[in-house]
Amino acid sequence: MLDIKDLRNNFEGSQAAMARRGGDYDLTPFLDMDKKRRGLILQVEELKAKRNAASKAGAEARDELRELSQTIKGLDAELTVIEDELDGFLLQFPNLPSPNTPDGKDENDNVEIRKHLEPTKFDFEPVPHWDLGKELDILDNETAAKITGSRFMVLKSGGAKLERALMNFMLDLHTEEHGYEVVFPQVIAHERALIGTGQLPKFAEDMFKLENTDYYLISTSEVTVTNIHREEILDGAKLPISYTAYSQCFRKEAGSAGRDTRGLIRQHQFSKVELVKFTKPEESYGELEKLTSHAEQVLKLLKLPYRVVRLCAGDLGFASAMTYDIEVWMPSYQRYVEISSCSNFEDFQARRAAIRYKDGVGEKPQFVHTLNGSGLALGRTIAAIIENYQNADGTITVPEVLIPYMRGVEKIEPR
RNA sequence: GGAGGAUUAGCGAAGUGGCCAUAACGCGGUGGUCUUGAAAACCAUUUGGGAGCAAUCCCACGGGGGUUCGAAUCCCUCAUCCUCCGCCA
Repeated sequence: MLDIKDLRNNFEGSQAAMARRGGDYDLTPFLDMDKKRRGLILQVEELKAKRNAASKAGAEARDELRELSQTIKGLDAELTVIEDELDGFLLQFPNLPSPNTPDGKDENDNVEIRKHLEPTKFDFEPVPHWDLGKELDILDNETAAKITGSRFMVLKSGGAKLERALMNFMLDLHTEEHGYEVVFPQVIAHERALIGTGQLPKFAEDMFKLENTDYYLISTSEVTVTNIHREEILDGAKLPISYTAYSQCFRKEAGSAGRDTRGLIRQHQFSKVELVKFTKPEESYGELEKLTSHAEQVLKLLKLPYRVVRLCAGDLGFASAMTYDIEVWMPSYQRYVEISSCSNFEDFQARRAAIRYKDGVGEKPQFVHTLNGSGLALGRTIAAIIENYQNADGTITVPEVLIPYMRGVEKIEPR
């Protein structure tokens, strides 16, 4: 959520920053709501002071107090209405892009920052992972469709083994080499948790809601992990706090009918290892660089070609101030495909979720900055391995670093 | 799902309609006195939000609502925890 004081003090600047996202975000109504709210507060507090003084003095003059109380009640109700209105209004607005986020309209204006390895070359015609996976009987979308519907996948045998291997490889790397604490979070979250991280109220149609409850299936473990510290005041000396988590993620993909319909690229259910950080404001951009490099390290060790792009303002996610996307080379698409998105939300989520820190007794609590990134999305990683590591004879070489996690299996072969 | 009990500061806990919320009392934390140093003892200090240039004022006793001139206290409702019963991996 945007900061009321910042908005008040730098309204023009906020409007201008908001405009960089494109879309029609008009903050103008804020000015009147804010003015009305402050006027009411002034009025109601003066009357309450009067009532408190009279009440302390004794129980005389009850008739006049009765009238005063009625007035206060009325004004309080009015104040509640305007505050709810203001909250509801501000919850609709995305974060302001950081000055580091470049101008631009859509993904075509994203800026390439760096590249690792060249796109994989083959001396035969490479096969898309959905065909090869079916051939090897490690990916089975038809059975998944029978059980549920489209955009689901049953991983079998070597495919299931890859999933388990990747999960442990990534979690071990992030905990042992990168200093993250591992957590295993719920995949069902209350709607207030989703408001905290910014999925709600705007994007309800992207998520699966559980009938007759206020619960949703999470679209990313960012939700449950970031909300670990909801409504807490953290000890400044303990920051930054870094968590990594493995979870299933659920997305309706309502707006992407017909896109990436085959294979593991776009599923209603997929798994992801997530990286989440809570930092002091002055450290957040340094920590974003680290977090991004931690996600990249997974691809480096898997020896998969990738590039890093900085998202332009028009392509930025709702809650983010700045984002790096990591894109892996996908031979079937003949282009780079997003496999991780690493963002600094600054204090946008922290304000919604009331996550603060304090340096010592008597210091004023401040909002932390929250960051997260995929480290990595497992489905797309499996797809990238199948495609980039495929051999002319229809087998898949297991990346060296995964062999111990595969209990010595070096090749995925027809069964 | 049923019955009963609970929720007050970092923790324990007192308070049953105004004299009780920067909230008694105890523990813990922090600073100090004393001491060669430490312990003990003693003294002080120790929640957050909002409005205002400021002085200062307002709000918060698990959340929300109600009764009342006035609510931690009475009523309704929701959440969470504990005990027992039922069910269950």
